[in-house]
Amino acid sequence: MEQLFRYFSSVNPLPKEAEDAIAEICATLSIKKGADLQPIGHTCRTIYFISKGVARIYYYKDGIDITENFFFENSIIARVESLFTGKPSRKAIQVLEDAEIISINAPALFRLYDQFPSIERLFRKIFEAAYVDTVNRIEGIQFHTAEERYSALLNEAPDVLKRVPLKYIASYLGITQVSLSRIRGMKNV
Amino acid sequence: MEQLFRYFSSVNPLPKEAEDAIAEICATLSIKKGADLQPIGHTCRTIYFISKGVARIYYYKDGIDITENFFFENSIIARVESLFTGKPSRKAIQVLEDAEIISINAPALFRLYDQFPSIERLFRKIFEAAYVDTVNRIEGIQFHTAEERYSALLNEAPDVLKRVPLKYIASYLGITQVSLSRIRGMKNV
DNA sequence: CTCATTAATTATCATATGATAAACAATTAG
DNA sequence: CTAATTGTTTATCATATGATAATTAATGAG
Repeated sequence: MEQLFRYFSSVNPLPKEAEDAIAEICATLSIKKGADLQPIGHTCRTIYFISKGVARIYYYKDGIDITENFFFENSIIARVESLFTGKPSRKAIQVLEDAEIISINAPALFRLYDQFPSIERLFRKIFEAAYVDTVNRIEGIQFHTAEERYSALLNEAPDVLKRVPLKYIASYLGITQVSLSRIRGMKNV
Repeated sequence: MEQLFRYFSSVNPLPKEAEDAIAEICATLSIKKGADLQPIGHTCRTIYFISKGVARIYYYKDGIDITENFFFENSIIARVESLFTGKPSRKAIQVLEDAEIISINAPALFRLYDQFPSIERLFRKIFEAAYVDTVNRIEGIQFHTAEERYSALLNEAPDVLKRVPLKYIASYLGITQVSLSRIRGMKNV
């Protein structure tokens, strides 16, 4: 829990009362490798913080498992396309290593926005940063070859390669697992 | 200017004083077709609202003009990857038809956030919605063929096809202009 | 209105990636 | 520890899209 508030402080410091109010709407969870945090099809009403472990957001496209994104320690995960629209999510969050997660009740959090502008500001900044990452990612996807995207991931997020099975990385990069394997093979010649 | 506040009301209603405060940091601009709103390389300190016209965000990748996104009447444009990070933007905003634009001084706006939580909330919601659009777009880019992306655009945003030159649409779809032309040709057989 | 410029199309060829199948490696359950 | 399952690699073939060049169409300046 201190870890969560350390992270929050780094984004936007909160007065003590705001932290206490948040603490009341949080719960800590221990999740086993491979488990889903929430099923596909329900509206997202929880924001998660990863204290320990790795997770991914994924969904099915034509029956095929697609990874939208990976998340590591000290980051916030939410299926924003559901959280911010109130529509059911077609996506799920899966834990890829045994993990310690803090869940934050989103409707309760949004009510706290009225009471504590500093909390609203905190989450505004968190999601603005996530938005920027997403905008930058489109550029990466759209105008690089699969090999360039793999190399970029290797440079910018070697952790992903170390901690995540390749089959999940392939769809994240927008290619098939077989293509990813071929690309890796070429680099080792 | 009423148009701007009508738009704001639809997202998050503001008290009169908040509207007045915003009005003071806005300016209206008439921009000629083809002109850039701001040069590449400067940090983005302005948020724009389109009262009339069409605009696009674009940048150069290896010397080639790439369109990141299109914007029509009653929408907010900003180069968020610069606005939210304070880094110089590699992107520019260009007007594609003679346009009426309202510019909002962003640093001044951010100062108003302290004074008017309703303004902070308004822009939080605006950018949350834009974030959701961007997340959804990644899905579209990553797992559809060029032809599917073209068809989707044709269905979901026929205005783009009517009002924007194809050469800009091609890079938005992540393909060359020649490929786009080929795809269009196939559909007409 | 005419000419020059820019945009769009069409054609040809090269190539990266997908689809499928099979082999090999690693992990997990019992 | 073993067997079964899951993950990864390799190989072959098909195809969508890129690159380039040439042609046609549309736009805009004078």
